[in-house]
Amino acid sequence: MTKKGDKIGHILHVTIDLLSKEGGENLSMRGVAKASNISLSNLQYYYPNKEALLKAAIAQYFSGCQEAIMARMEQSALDQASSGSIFFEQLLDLLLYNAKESDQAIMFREISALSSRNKDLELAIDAYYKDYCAWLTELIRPHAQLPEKIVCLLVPYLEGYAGVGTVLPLSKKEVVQMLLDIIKGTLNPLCSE
Amino acid sequence: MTKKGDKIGHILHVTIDLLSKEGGENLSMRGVAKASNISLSNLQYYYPNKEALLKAAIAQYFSGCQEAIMARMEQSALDQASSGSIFFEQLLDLLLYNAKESDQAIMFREISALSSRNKDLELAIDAYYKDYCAWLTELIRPHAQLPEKIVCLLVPYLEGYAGVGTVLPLSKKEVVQMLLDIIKGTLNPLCSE
DNA sequence: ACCTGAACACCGTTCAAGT
DNA sequence: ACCTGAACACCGTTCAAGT
Repeated sequence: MTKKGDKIGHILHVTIDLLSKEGGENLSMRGVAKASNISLSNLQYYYPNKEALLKAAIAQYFSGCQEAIMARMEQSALDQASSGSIFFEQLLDLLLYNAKESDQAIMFREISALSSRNKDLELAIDAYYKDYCAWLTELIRPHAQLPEKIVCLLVPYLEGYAGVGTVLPLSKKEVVQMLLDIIKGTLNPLCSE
Repeated sequence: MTKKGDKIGHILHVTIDLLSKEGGENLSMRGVAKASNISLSNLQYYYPNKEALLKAAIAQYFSGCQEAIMARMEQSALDQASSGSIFFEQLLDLLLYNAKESDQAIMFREISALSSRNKDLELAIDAYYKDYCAWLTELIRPHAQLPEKIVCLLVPYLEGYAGVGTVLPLSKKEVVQMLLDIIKGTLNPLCSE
């Protein structure tokens, strides 16, 4: 019953693995087919071209990321922390760690580069990011008065930090503290703005 | 005398052009050679492989970016604006505009994806970013008390904004205002921290 | 030092053909 | 519906050879 799903799942798993190991540039249909133990033509039956394969793999990857974050969130009992300070400290630690995790950082760079070449892929990725922003906004809402603003600060920042974080004049710890100060000081005023 | 330099300059110019038009994935040595009106083998004489060509093209591109920012800075008479508020307003406008300029955003995505595949390229790019951070720090120093912190905020943020800016729940104008508030409120306290 | 073309093993995609 | 191999035009790189 789920045999077809399993096969496709396996293909996508292999694709993501190769994508993070060798990059989109070096990923080949033949390589994916070989690593999946199927023929090139068979792979092309499921994904008629490289773009279709990449699109499906990226979709799979994004949903995997959301699940991973959810899981770690529950694990660290983030929801229960009612105090705003502790909540954001944990969240930043989690998101920044996530951003620097080698595989993930590489994947996002590959994905964003691929999307800049491909309108279709870009739209799909934009949709995933919008989902992510909405999800993060609701996660933050109970702990802050301006969750949209905080999301607008954090999402681009973390995205950029994954790329240039290592060259900044401040350490990661100092950066986290700075972000916390910003969230506390500017974006979460006790009185209305 | 400068004939060799001219030829190399032309090759790099053509490479950057093709890179931004077709992406690193679709850039070919043969394509660059053809567009440069030289033979493939001749191109390989100057750049023995694709990596060497890309590395040189990216170096050329980065220095071009610095020059462009400098030029626009002088043009907008940014240095003379002694008032901190006006200075940062102009700077953010300039940097955010720069970041969303289609060609540049695409180039940076290509570059960062290429660098994640190539340790050599990554080191070169890190060096350019460090330069950029140092340069921006000194530019900001006369107008703020914690220039390093502001750079640590702005550089990753602008980098990330180029990728995900369009999916955020706030408009670009609101984002600029938020950044200005942060700079004024948290990072540039009148009294010592 | 500068430039050339032929040849190598690879690639994505197409296609006609099998079950 | 699922799977196959041959063939197409392309690619990066190597190499022996010319000026």
